Amino acid sequence: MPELPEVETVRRGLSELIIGRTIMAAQTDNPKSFPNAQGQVEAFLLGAKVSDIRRRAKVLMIDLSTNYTLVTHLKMTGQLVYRGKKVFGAGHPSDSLIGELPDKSTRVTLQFTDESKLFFNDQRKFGWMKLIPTDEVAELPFMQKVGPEPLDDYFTFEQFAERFTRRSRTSIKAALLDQTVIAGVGNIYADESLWGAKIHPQRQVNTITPAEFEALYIELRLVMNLAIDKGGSTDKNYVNAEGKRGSYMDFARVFRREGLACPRCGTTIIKLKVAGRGTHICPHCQQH
DNA sequence: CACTTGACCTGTCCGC
DNA sequence: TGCGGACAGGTCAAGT
Repeated sequence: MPELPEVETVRRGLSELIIGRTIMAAQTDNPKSFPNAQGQVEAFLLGAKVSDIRRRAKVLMIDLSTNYTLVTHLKMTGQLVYRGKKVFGAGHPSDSLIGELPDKSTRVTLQFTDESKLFFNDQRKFGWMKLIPTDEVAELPFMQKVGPEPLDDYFTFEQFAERFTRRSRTSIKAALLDQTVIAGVGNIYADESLWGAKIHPQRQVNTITPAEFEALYIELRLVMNLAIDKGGSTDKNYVNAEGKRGSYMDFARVFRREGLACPRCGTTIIKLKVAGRGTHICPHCQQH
C-alpha cells in the first residue's frame, strides 16, 4: 500500500515535523520491527539529532547527526505518525484516521527531548526500522539493485523502455512491480497507469510496442505526480506523518472499482489475478 | 539466469 | 453467532 507517492508524502511531512529534533528515548514491543544489535541504539540513536529525511523507492531514510540513518520500510501496513506535546491526552484530531497513540499496532516509539513522539505503527509486522551507518546505506543489497526513480527529471522514456528488456518474457504488470526494473511502483499505480496507457496487465513485455511504452511512461509519471498532490492513497491503513488519510482513491479510475463503470468508455471494470496480485482492468480499453 | 510461488503477519469479510 | 478460509500486497528466499 505505501508506494512511492505515499512514502514521499510521509517524507515531506516528517521533514517539516522532526528535522532538528533530538531523540531522547526509544522502545519497541517487537524485535523484528526494530532489529538492532545491543548497544547501537544507546550509542548512535539516543542523543542524536535528526538532520535530514530522504527517500529511495519505497524506503525512507531518517539521517542522524551521529552519521547513522534510521532506514525504514513501511511494507503494507506501516505508518510513521508524529504527535506533538499539545495533542497528548486531548483525544485525537477529527481529521486523523487513527486515535490515541501508542495503540495495539505500535511497534516502535521514538521520544524527542521536547516530549513529542514519533510512532511506527505496523499492524502486520512486515515493516522495519534499522539503524545503519549512513555511508553504508547505499551498499545495502536492495539499494544496489533497485531501478531508477520514475519521477526524476532526467529519467527519459528511452531509459524507461530499456529497463524492461531484462524481463522480456514476463507480464508487463509483473515487470512494473519488479523494483529492480523501476523503483517505487506498487499494485495501485501499476493498475492505474496500465489503464491510462490502455495496456492489458497480462501482455508479455516483449509484445509491448514503443508507442505503448511511451504511453505507460507518461501515465505512470502522471498518476504518481497526481497521487503525491493528493497526499497518496488511503485504502485501509495508510496515513501521513500527521495521521491523516490521502485522497488519491477518490481519483482512481480502476483500482478497487470492480463492478463500476470505466470513466473512459463506461464498460464495467473487472478484477482478475495477475502476477499473484488483485488486478483491476477495463476489459474494453485494455485488450489482451 | 528468468521466472513463479510461498512465507512473513494480522485483521476483515464471506459463506456455511 | 461461530468458524474456517480467502484475501489484502512489499519483498525476499526457495523452488521450478
